[in-house]
Amino acid sequence: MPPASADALLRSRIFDGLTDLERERWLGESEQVVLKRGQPLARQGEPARRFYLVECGFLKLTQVTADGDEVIVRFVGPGEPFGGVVALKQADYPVTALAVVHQTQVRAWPYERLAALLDAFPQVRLNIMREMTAHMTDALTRVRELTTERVGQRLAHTLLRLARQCGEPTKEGVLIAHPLTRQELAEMTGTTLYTVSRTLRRWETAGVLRSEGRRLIVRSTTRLTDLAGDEED
Amino acid sequence: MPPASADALLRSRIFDGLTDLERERWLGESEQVVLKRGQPLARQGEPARRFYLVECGFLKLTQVTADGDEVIVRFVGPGEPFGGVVALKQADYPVTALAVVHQTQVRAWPYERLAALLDAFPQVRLNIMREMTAHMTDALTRVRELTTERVGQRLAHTLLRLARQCGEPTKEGVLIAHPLTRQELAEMTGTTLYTVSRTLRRWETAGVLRSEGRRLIVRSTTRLTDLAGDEED
DNA sequence: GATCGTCTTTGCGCCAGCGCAAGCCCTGGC
DNA sequence: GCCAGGGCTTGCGCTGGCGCAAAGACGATC
Repeated sequence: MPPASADALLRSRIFDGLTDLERERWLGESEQVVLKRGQPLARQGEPARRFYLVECGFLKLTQVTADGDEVIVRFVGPGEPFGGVVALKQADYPVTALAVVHQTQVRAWPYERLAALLDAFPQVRLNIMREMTAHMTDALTRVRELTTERVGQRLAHTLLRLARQCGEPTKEGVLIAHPLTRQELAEMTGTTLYTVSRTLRRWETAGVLRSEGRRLIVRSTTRLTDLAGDEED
Repeated sequence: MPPASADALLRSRIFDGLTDLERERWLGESEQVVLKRGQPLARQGEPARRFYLVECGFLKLTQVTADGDEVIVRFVGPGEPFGGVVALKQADYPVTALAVVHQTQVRAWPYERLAALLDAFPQVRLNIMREMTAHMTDALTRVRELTTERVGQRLAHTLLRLARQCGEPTKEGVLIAHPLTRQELAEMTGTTLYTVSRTLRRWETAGVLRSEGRRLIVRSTTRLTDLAGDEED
């Protein structure tokens, strides 16, 4: 077991309130899954049979409409759960989960095994619920941003959220830990890839951030926060 | 106890899987609250101490930002719960709940009494969770609509949702059971009251719906569904 | 290291929807 | 029955952001 990645699992907030030994017990009952870039872990509408925890890499959760429009719900990184809906009842996955980096590793618990573990550790069920309500609040925040803010502010908020969720501090600033296309940022912000490109460029020349290929580095979180709040951009 | 309104409580989906006697037992342990139009039941950020079920009337749930922007989360009608977050853990209400019709009646269960009841009837906890995940899906649907649809389509979808959730069949069509201002529809749809006014007017002259004061009647659900799907309006 | 496909940038024209302003219509209070 | 205030409608001008098109940059693959 590679120690670095198992570490993220052991520290997962899903296991809050459990001893190290109890956490090991959970991991002992999990199955390991490795995904290639672009490979689906679960598809929207499928019956939810497994609960997952990301070990390393990233998943992209999307919702697709009947007529093909896609929306990015969020990204799931190391230590974060996917498929919490399984803990409730036999239901369907509400979103599709795709690996966005090569060699994404996840742990899986089949429904029956999870049910037994949750009965033994009821605290974990509460933790899963807590996570789900946090995502609920998140979704409402996005609705609010979409209805009250301009594109620039929304993009700034999106970047700040990404930096908070999966940012790695570097000398130059906060690096967003997974590759992101303009198209993906557009889907997360509710705009087009053209507008994202233009806006990022403006911010890059202003020195707020740096875009190098598909890597983004936020150089000044405070200035980005200003952009997220201000009426102007 | 007025039979008509208690009926909505007894039939509430929150009590799915319980016998009539068990439902009566729950109601027996509730407190009754009566609200005037505009009176708050709970405020965003307050510690969540009580779980509620609407008996008659309607609540409007809103989220307000630091700088005063308001978003309507949803309306809560007879038989529907509010404050499900209490069932999880001692947490804060994520939204503000206001009565939108005069003499709105709700039943309240204080935290301790609810906890005891949920331990006795674990099925109800699952039902509350089910309700919460449904709202989660709802929020994601709104995000998708806001990012991929034009104003006309979003407004049509909003009206269809309202009709489904709290519509009363009449000779002429489906009546939306609570008063709605143009401003409120605008907040739910992510547009301005002007655009709502213009769009509704166009649809009214086309015979799709009728707007009489603050009452809305959807005369043709199928034509409204077309408008929700089509690229044109 | 050449090729191909994917992603990005940017010029340009266009229009959906915004928001002010002004006047109208209800509705509820006295 | 009258008045006041909140909500509704609609004309009008303006602009933020869309989206096509074309050219460039990058990065995987053999």
